[in-house]
This record gives sequence, C-alpha cells and structure tokens, in this order.
Amino acid sequence: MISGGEFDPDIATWKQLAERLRLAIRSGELPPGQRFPSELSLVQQYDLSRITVRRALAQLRNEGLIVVAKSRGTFVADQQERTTVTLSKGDQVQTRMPDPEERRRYQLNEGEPLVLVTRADGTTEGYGAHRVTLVGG
Amino acid sequence: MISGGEFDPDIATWKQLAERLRLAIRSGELPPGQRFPSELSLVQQYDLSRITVRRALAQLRNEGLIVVAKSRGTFVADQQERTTVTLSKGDQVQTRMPDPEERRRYQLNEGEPLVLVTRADGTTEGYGAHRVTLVGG
DNA sequence: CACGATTTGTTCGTATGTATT
DNA sequence: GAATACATACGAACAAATCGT
Repeated sequence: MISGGEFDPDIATWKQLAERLRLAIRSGELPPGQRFPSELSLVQQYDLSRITVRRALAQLRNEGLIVVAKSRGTFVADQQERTTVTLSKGDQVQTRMPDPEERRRYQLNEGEPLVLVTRADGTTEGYGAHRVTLVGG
Repeated sequence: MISGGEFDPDIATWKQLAERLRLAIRSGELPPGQRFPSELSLVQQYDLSRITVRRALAQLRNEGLIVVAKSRGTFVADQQERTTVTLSKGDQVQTRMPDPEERRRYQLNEGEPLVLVTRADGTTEGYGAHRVTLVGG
C-alpha cells in the first residue's frame, strides 16, 4: 500500500511520488524481485495522471531501483548481481548515458548509464552501470 | 538547419530526432557553447509535438551533449575539463542516476549520472559523470 | 490456438506555472 | 509589461507484447 497523504504543491508531484516509492523499496516494504505496482494502479491509488506516474518510474529506473519490462510489468531490481571489474594502472573509465548504438552494443537497459573502460592497451569494455562495480587494484 | 527528411514510422520518433541532433553536434555543425534550437522551433521545423521534442532533448542532456538552462534556453555542452580520480586497491565505484538528495550534495546537473567512489578507508566521494575520468593506479 | 485483459511505449493536444530576456 | 522558453500536469488514443482462460 506504500502509504498515502497529499502532495506538496510546491514540489513537482513526480518527484514526491518517486521519493515515496524509493523509500518503500529501500525500507524493504517492496522486496527485490517483487512485482511493482502497475502504472494504472498507481494512477488510481494516488489520483494522478499517467504522465506523472511514468515520470516518477523513469526516475527510479534510472537510479537502478526498478526494472521495467514492456508488456510484462515492473519489478524491484535485484541489487545483488553485479560484476566486479578491476581497474589497473593505465586503465581509464568514463561514464555517461549511452547513445542508441552503445545501448545495443553493450545491451543496456533503458535509462541505464554506460560505464566505458579503456584499458592501458587501448581495448575498451562497456558495462551497464547497474550491473558493475569498479574496484582499484 | 540540421537537415530534414521524413521519420521512419517503425522507430520511435524521439529517438530519430535525437540521433539527428546528436550527429549535428558531433559533426560540429552545432559548435560547443552555441545556442541550441528552442523546443518550439524544433516542434515547428519537424512538425512534431512538444512531448516528442522534449523526449529527444532529455536524451541528449543525459548523454551530456547539451545543457538545458531553465527559461534561458538550450546550449551545446562545452567540452568540460574532467577531473581525474585515481582508484587504488580497495577503492570501489558504483554509478547510477542520483536521487534528489545526492543531486544536491554533489551538485549534479539534471540528468547527469553520479559516480560514487568508496575509498578503502570507508569515506565516499561523488562526482558528476560528465566531469570525471577514473584511472587505475 | 484464439481471444480478451493487462501492461508498458509512444504520441498527440491543451493548459498553467515560473523564470529570463 | 510583453515575449520567450522551459517545467509540470491534465486528458486521450493507439500500438505492441505478454499472460490467463
């Protein structure tokens, strides 16, 4: 049920909704892997437009807190599965949102930032930001 | 004038528009610092709704290619100087879009991914993804 | 297998607010 | 004050993919 209450008219509604849902996830009220409320149910529960709801969900998706699957639904992200990438001397990393070609090449989720590793030997590797942890070494 | 032509109905229009604008920036047709076409002018030029135009601009902003200044306009991003951060043994890095509090704390631009560095001693540092390069060492 | 219900993706229109020029 | 420009938010519609019956 996530909890209700009115929205502060001085703050964008989608930001407030995102914050409530974010807290519900972090508190464990919505456990990883669990089905997330559908857009329609959130629209009805909070009496908001779908635009506003989708804006909030897009934010949580970008934060890696939820995973959205077209026609299947939305789910709380499983934070456990991260690849560890070791950064050695001479390696460089830059991060940004990918363009469509990079999204295909590195199989990134919608809204997922790209982590681009350029090794000392000139080769490059790309990772989805929500699936990788960089470590020095 | 960026160049025109029709849109492929099989691909989301906002993605195609983003791609055209992206190429215009990368080719140098729209130099860094230069005023970017306003939302309205893009709406008129391509005969699209404002929603579609805004979706494309949001994508470019997330990629760090443009900077949107509220009520002032949109501009091609400057090649910003990147801070070099060295990652030593025991340091860890995770990247994602920030929540609002992280955006304030680390002074991130709208749509800019967060690079969170956790040092071996437990301290943390945050950087805007468009302004930092990580290096191993 | 077929069909309808569900759910997310995209797109249009319209309106109001706020900040800058 | 007027014009410009971005932010937010409402409604509506259709497409596409999935799922249960």
